[in-house]
Order: sequence, then C-alpha cells, then structure tokens
Amino acid sequence: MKDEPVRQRLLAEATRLFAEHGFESTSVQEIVAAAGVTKGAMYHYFSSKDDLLHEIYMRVLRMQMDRLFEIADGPGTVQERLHRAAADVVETTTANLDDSKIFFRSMHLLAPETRKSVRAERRRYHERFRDLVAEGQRSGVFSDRVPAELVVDYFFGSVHHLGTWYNAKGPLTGAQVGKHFADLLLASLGAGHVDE
Amino acid sequence: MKDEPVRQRLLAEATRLFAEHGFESTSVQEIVAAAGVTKGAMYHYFSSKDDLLHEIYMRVLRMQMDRLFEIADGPGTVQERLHRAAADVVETTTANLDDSKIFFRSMHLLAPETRKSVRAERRRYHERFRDLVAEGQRSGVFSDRVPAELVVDYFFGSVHHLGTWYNAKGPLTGAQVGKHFADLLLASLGAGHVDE
Amino acid sequence: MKDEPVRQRLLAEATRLFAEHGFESTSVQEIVAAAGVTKGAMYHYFSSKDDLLHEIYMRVLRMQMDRLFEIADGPGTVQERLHRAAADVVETTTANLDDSKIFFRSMHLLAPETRKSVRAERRRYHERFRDLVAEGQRSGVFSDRVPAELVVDYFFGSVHHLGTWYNAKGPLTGAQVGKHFADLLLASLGAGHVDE
Amino acid sequence: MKDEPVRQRLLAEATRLFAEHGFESTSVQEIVAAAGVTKGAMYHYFSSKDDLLHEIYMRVLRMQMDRLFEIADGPGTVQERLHRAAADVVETTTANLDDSKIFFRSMHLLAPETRKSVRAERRRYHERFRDLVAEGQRSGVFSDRVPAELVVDYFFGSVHHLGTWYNAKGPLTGAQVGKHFADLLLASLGAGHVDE
DNA sequence: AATGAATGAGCCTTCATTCAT
DNA sequence: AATGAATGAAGGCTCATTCAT
Repeated sequence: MKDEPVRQRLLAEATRLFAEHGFESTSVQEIVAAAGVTKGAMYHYFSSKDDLLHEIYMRVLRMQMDRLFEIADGPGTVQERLHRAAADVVETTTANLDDSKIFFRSMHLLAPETRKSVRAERRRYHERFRDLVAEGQRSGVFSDRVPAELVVDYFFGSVHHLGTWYNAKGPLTGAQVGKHFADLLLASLGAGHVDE
Repeated sequence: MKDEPVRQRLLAEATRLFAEHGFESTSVQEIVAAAGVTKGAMYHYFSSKDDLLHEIYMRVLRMQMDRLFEIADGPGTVQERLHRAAADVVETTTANLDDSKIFFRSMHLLAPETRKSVRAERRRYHERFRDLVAEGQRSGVFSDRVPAELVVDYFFGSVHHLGTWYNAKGPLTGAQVGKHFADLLLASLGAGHVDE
Repeated sequence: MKDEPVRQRLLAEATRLFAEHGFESTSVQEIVAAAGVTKGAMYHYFSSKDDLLHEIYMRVLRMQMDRLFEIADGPGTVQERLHRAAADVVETTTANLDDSKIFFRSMHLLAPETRKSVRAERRRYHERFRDLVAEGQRSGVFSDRVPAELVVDYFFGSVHHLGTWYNAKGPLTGAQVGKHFADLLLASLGAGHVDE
Repeated sequence: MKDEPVRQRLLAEATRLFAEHGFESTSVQEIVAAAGVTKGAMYHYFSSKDDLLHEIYMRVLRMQMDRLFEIADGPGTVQERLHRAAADVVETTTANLDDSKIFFRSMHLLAPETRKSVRAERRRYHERFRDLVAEGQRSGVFSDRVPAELVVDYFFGSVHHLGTWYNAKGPLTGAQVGKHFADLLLASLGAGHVDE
C-alpha cells in the first residue's frame, strides 16, 4: 500500500473512514494519519475535505453509469437486460459497500452545486433504468399495474440499503443477493422466471 | 407553538433540523433558537445533544413496533395481514418522513450502547415481519424461492429510502405509495392480488 | 444526619466536598444533592457559593483564636504555654483536617474584601503566637538567633501542611503529632525538654 | 520575551497566572492572550490545559530531585549535607515561588494517574531527605527523640508554605531564610551549630 | 421554607485551512 | 512534493444564579 501513489492512498483511506464514522466525524487529521502523510500533502492533491467527498461521488457515479448503459444497450430480451442490470448493480454495490454507505448518508453535506450535479447524474441513471421497465411494460411482458417510476424507486431503495445489512463475510455472496433481488424485481413485474 | 411545553418544542425542532441538515451539521444553538429558548433550558431537559437524538429514535421505534404487532397479530389471512402491514409502514413513514431520514442516516452517530439497543429493537421488528412472510411460505400461499429473510431486507430497503425521494406535495399520497409497495411485495412473492 | 438542621448539613457537606475536590471543582448541585435538598434551599440560607466558603473560614478562625488566647493568656511558664499552644493547634488541625485543607488551598478564591479580613484575623493570631516566642527570647529561655517572626512562619508551615500527609488512620494520633511538633519547636529554640 | 519560543512563553505565562489566580480561575484565553498567541497555537504544543499543569509539575520535580541528590550524595559530614540540602531547597523555592504555590495548591486537580506519578516522585524525594536525617540519628549526631519521618514532614511543611508569606521584596533574601530554616532544623535535632 | 424551570455568560476543545519554508 | 506551526471560528457543555410559585 505504501507503493500506491499518495493521492490514491488518501482517497482509499478517506473512503474507509467516511464509511465507518461518517464524513463529519472524520477529521482531516485522521485521514492523513491513516494514509501516512501530513496535512500539507492532502491539500496539495485536494482543494478541501469536501473535494475529497466530491471525488468519491464522481468515482461511484462514473462506474455505475458505465455498467448500466453497457448492459441496457446490450443484447438480449428486455427481461434479460433488466435482470442483468439489476443483478449487476447489486453485485457492484456489495463489492463497493463503503462507497454505497457514503453515497446515501452524505448527500446532504455536498455543496449545493455539487449536490445538484450529483442528483442530475443520478437522475439520468434512474431514467435509463426506468426506461427499461417501461419498455417491458409497453411490450406487455411486464405488468403495468405499478408505475415504472415507482418500481424503480422501490428497487433502488433495496439496493441502497445493502450498506446497512449486507456483510461480505455472511452466508450470501454479492452475486447471490444480486440474483435474488433481480428475481424479486422481475417477479413483482409479473414476468416469468429468467435464467441468467 | 409557543403553548407547547418546552420539551416538546425542542424535540420537534431538533427533528426538523436534523432531517434537513443532518445531526452533525445542526448546532445546539440552532435548535434552541428555533424553539425560542436558551441552551440552559435544553440541558435542563436533555442531558446532551446525543440524548436528543436518542429520544427521537425511541419515539420512532415505539410507534413502529406498536403498529406492526397490532396488525400482524390481528385478524385476516396471512396475505391480508402482510399487505396491510407493508402498506401501513409505508404510510407511517411518509407521514413522519423527518424521523425516517434521521433514522437511517444517523445510526452511526449513536453512542455504542444506544446503537446496540436500537439495533436489537429493530431486529425484533424485522423478525416479526419476516415471520409473517415465512408463515405464508410454509402454508404455500407465498413462493419460497427467495429466503424470507432476504425478502424483508429487500422490502425495507424500499421503505427506508422513501426519505430520499418521497415528497408530500408530489402526485402520490402516502397511502397510494403504500398500496403500490404492498402490491409489489405480494407480487414478488407470487401471491395473487389482495384487495384491501 | 437527616435530623440536623438543613443549614448545618449544607455546611458539613460543602466542607467535605471542598476538601476533597476543591472549591471550584465542586458544583452547587453536588453540594445540595449531598445534603439532600435543592438549590433553592441553599440560596435560602446562603447568599452564594462564596458565602458558603466564607462561613467555613469564619468558623475555623473563631475556633483557633479562642483556643490560642485561652492558652497563651493562661497559667504556666512561657515554655509551657508555647508548648501547649503548639501542641493544641496541631491536634485541633488534625481533628478538622478538611477545614485545614480548604483554608490554605482556597484563600485566593475569596472575594478581595473577605480575603483581607481573613488575613487580618490570621495576622492577629500569628502575632499572639509570635509574642509568646518573643517573650521567651526576651527572658532568655529561648534562643534569639532566629527572629521570632520567622520561627512562627516556620512552625505554622508545618501545621498547615498536615492536611497533605496526616491520616487519622495512620500510626500517630493527632495528640502524638502535636507533642512531637511542639518538642521540635521548643528544641529549635534551644529550650530544654518540657514535660506536658 | 517575544523572541522566546512560543512553547516556553506559554509555559511561563501559565505558571505566572496559575500562581496568581489558581489553575481553575485561569482561562486558556487568558494564558494565550498573555503569551500573545491564539488558542490553536496552545493546543498545538499542549494537549490540554491539564497538560500545561502537568508540564509545570514535571519541571519542578526534575529540578528539585537533581539538586537534592547532588547535595545528599556529595562530600561533607551529615550535618553539613543536611544543612546544605535544607538551605538549598528553601532558596530554590523562594526563587521559584510561583511553581511552589501551584504545586501544593493544585495537586488535587491533576488527573488521577498523573497525581499518582507525581506523588511517587515526591515520595522518592522525601525518602532521600529522611535518610539523611536517619543517617545522622544512627551515628548519634542527631537526637532521635522524634522519628525521622516526622521531622521531614515538619520541615517540608515549612518549606511548602513559603509561598503563602515569602516576598522577594521583603527584608530577607531567599538565602537568608534558607540559612535560618536550616539552623532551626539542625537545632531541633539537637545538633550543634553548623557553619556553611 | 423550598422548588425547579430557565438564563446567560463563559469555558475547554476541535478543526479545516493557510502559509512560509 | 511536502511540512508543521499557527489561525480563527464555532461547537458542546457547565454552572452559579434568579424568579415565579
């Protein structure tokens, strides 16, 4: 770890500490101590403590967007693509649980402008997912009894809360939880079982 | 509002402010100013800022427990009771959205001991709900493809995240969202439509 | 103890607590709790926390003055009277160790005026004792190599510090320490042994 | 004074103020104002207000120990060494009267652990001094009518109370008081006059 | 004689940030 | 690229005291 560039180390330690104690309960001093550098070094790479948080958000957003668009625009029936996207976001979330904990716990701490841009990005993500649901509803393979919009809020609530209970050392792998959650989603849309 | 006893006013204002800016970003000074008293008054009724948070948690827990047990132990088929309990927790949550925002965002700020007791209480709640699902699975009216435990985590993730998107001034009432969420839950368990 | 009048109980508990934790580290709340009453009661009998301290000083001064004058003006040779006065102040001090601890540790906390009056009273005490020494020096039974003034400061330093080491449960009674101290004083003045 | 390093200036001003008003009546604000820096600077060098007090104690202990051991283990008859040690501690005390005032007035404010270590060090000091007295008693040059232990408590009481009456601007120098006190001590032990 | 809610000033401490080096 | 001394604002909390009852 001592070989990693300082910037990466700072980001990694900040992520770990923010997830563990929360952004506000983590002091810059603790972060630089964990990374084995001094404050000056941190302020050389990041303009502020908020900037650190901002970078973490950007990293998460970028990755999630990339994966969703690749799957949603990829091959397969709409059932297959929705199942795959749902399972994937769950697995990715369990693999980066610290990011997830921070994401939904610290939104209110972002600078207003940053928060706005994060929300906009998040909105795009949400809409792409919703479009997948709507596509299936239009084509009749999904029930449209519940609005697509609400279905997505329903599903992502479940995903976002993985951080509060999922444990990598528990009985289920992230992939298993992903499959189950995707099954539940598809079932709630009245779709037959999808084999992935 | 000036008529309410000081203690209630403090609790109400603290709840509002914690939900809006987060616990750590809300100063005691802001709370007492909003309640129209001085710091000394607050420390007369509460032993610390943490105590204020603790009281909010207790209030939420008490109410949710009461409602769930009343419904779960009440009359009706298991489908009806699960649907009713699910819809009710959603409606209650939308009606006390500030409490909900605080609950899942500030757990890590509670004193270790308090956190433990909150978790234990929360666990009892979770288990009662899970037993309802398991009851239906055993009697064959619910699919048991997904473990009851996981179904409950899945559903409550959705409930807990209402705070991030639900808006009382939006197009849907809390009762409507409750019905939709309960429908989705029952559908994902393969249960036929339940009329409530 | 519950029978003692409230005023006495407050004074007794305050003395004990001031001696144990210091005046400034003892809160009015602690005192009234120890005495089993509420703040209002304390402010009924004493005008302030300072007043409590002031009363303790007055009580000590009164007692010490009475005893010294009675002995110094009493019968016996000057050696006998000095020995008796010295042994007595030591014994009295060990018997009221809390008072002594407070006396020399909290002088700087008295209101300027009170401090002045305590100092004046203390001065009278000191002078009566010094006169006893000087009387012996003039009559030749005591060495006058060291000024009487300094001898008294020397001796009372020893007395005042009993509070830092004397322990009622230790091997020596207050009377024994008193005899030893008086012996040392007389010896340092070159006086032969005095049997008391 | 502006040239002295900040740390030294803080320690010097704290010593002066603690001696004058007492530890608890001196605010950190007063200390930093007197030293011409801000609070942050103080907390850069000291971990707390208590730490400041602790440092003062350590400084005093170190100096007194060094001096006593040098004299006690040095050349000369036991009378000469005891007289020299006694006179020296008096002179050192008058030269650092603020330290002395703080020492015996604030012991009860030290953290329990610190207090314990200060007491232990103080005990070592006391014992070295007592051994000097005992040495003279064994060899017959000092009277053993009063236990060595008690003689030391007697003498150090006098020393410790210099802070309550000695005034550098008064008629006697510290060295003069030292000689008188040493004379009184030796005389009370029945030793003939020692010329130093 | 005694209560207890409420005040208001002050205290110790933390912390993100800056800046000369 | 990095240090570490220093700042200044703010924060949570304590406490002696008052006052209506």
